[in-house]
Amino acid sequence: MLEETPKTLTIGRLARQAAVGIDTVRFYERRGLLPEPSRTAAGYRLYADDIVARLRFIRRAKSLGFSLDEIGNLLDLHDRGGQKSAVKQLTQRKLAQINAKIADLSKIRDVLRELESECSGTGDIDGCPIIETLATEED
Amino acid sequence: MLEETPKTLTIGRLARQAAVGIDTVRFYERRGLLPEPSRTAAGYRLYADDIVARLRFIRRAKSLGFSLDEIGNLLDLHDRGGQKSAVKQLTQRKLAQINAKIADLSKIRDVLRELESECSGTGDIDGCPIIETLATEED
DNA sequence: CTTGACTCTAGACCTAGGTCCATGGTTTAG
DNA sequence: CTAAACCATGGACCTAGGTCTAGAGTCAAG
Repeated sequence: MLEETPKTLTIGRLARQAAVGIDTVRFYERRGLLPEPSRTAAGYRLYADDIVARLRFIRRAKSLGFSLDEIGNLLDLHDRGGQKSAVKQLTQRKLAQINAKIADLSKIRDVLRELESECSGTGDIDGCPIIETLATEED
Repeated sequence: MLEETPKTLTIGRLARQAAVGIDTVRFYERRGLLPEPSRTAAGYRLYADDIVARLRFIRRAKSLGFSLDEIGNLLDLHDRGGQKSAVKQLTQRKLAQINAKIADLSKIRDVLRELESECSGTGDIDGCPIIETLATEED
């Protein structure tokens, strides 16, 4: 039991397998999202295969709108055997943020739609309701 | 006719009236969103009252999601007597971008909702569906 | 043995939209 | 007259998430 995962990946191969840039791997390491890897005699980083999953996790969480700091929290919880409830909480907080963002954008969309529909689209710019409205409207 | 608008505003008063920072005014000037103002003998910037509306326009357009470059385009159209159709086009393009953004966020929201509902929120993190899904899922 | 691909480091650079700083001149209220 | 408040400039700094560079060492194929 407890056999060590073989470390066979150089940074370039790891980066290719996880579809990120080499610099990004080093950047994540500096940010504390990836553990400091072991090194060859010449100082080359050497990774175990399971780091690929960790990188993919980061990529996926990022695409869901988590910041690197938040991803760091999630990874810490994972590494240090946290509680599911903490993960769920982070997820819910992010969900709330995303809902708020959608609501904001929807309001903006409504305003733009109205401006657009008020603009004839012909003639020169004097009296263009889009320009006028934006220039005169209060806060 | 053709009386000059009196120039009575120093940069600080302009900034207060438009509710932006002094540095922001100078920054917009560098970015070409505000014309170079006349100066007093001592080199102080001196603005006509109508620049307040221009600054408010910038603020409002920004709050609707236009970038400073786009706002620059809008202002150029205004200043050089462009066509309404050009303004309308910019508005429509922005509307499309915002719709796309809302669609993206909605997809993200759906994924997060699903992850959230799959997580019992109790127990330790092993087998947490949020972590697991994010770690294993393909692109 | 040499060439090309790979890796190392520290630190500069990028976008966007500002914000802050140091240093020094100007104006205004009391 | 003097202190507070204002203004000028150029350039550094900030967030977020990387990306790129220079200069040097290493490794694998032919």
